[in-house]
Amino acid sequence: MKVSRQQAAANRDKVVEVASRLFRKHGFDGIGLADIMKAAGLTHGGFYGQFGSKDDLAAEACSRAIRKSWDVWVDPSTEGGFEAIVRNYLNPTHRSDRAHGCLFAALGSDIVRQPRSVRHSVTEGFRSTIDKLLSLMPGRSEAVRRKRALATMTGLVGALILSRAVDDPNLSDEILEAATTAFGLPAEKTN
Amino acid sequence: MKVSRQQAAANRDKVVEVASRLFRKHGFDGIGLADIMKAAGLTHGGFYGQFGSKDDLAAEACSRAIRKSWDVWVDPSTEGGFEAIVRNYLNPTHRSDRAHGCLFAALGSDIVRQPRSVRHSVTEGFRSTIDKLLSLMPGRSEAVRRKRALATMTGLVGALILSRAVDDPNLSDEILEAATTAFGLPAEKTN
DNA sequence: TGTACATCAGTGAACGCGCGTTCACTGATGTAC
DNA sequence: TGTACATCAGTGAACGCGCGTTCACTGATGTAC
Repeated sequence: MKVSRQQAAANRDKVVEVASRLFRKHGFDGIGLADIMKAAGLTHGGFYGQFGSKDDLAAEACSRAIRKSWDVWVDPSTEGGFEAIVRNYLNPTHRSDRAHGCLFAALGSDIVRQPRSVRHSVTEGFRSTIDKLLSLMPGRSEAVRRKRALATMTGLVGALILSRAVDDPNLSDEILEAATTAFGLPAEKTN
Repeated sequence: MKVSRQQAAANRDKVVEVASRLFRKHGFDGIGLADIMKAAGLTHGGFYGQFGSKDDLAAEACSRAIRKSWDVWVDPSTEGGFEAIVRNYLNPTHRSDRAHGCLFAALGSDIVRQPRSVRHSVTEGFRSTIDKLLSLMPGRSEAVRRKRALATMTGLVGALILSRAVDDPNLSDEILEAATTAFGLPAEKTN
């Protein structure tokens, strides 16, 4: 049942992609290797031919999730810079689609308990996210823009996490609206 | 090995208290009932005499954690209102003490994956936290103060989560400082 | 107040399941000639 | 270009461990008289 190297590389990539979605949806402990491999169209026995451990996969999956999800909630073709970012992020669509959304919001409070490799990969992803956000930020000096990018990111992540945690849809909407307003944006009908 | 009703009630309470710490420290899936019971000075066999399931304990532990931790990072004797809250919350001490800190920051992104009972208990705790925060908030109308309380809470939680997630102490400090500044407070040496 | 007995909080062993990991095997790929 | 063989991606069964949950049992508590 050997497969071409090209196919093997594609399979490996598929596993990482699937894992990046399933980890965000179910949490690191909420999904098993067998289910991840099955979702990638493979059997779980072959996992250790491609990865060293579940943790190694998690580190790669986090890195990928951070890289790819940027394009989801910060559509590069959308004009509007800062305002567009906030509105795309603090959005019911993003709230209800953990699997494709921001990793920091999906797994944020779990990162600190993950092994070194995962924390490091997330940290590097955070750095590059801040760098990208910084470049879209208003502000005189780079230091100011960086500070604003950091504060923006923390505000966005906190609001999305809490809007998901809460079991009352009205309170959840209220959280998103309050956060949007706090960024200086009018509380438009964002739906 | 029966024990007086008073002692039994004290034991039960101890289990909830210990669980509220261990869940915050290790996550819902990162700590087992046997370890929780042992930390409370009991054996795990007796657990189901006092609780219906691990999830039931989690719901009670969350409720307790939210109720008690308010006093830790919002010392009622401290004057200064809003500023004191922000500084106490966005503090290296709070960052490094998950076990006694804010539950929303310790377990935030996991709440959405928990059973109904846990989510509900957390939601009620969030409501009462917002109500308390609201009363300490500057602002004309109650609606404005409530909106500000919500935005403050999301900003604080997001900043603390990310400052913990990141594996670089400098970046972690930078996050706390940027968030503090964003609340309109000068970036004092808070250590 | 004292005695006899039922209650029931807590003990410790066991069960069963899921999950990360290992392993012998398969058979198509890719290389050596 | 064709053939023979070594490689190795993927399969499927099995292992071992931890954990939530159950259960028969213990013996101090608390109640009935």
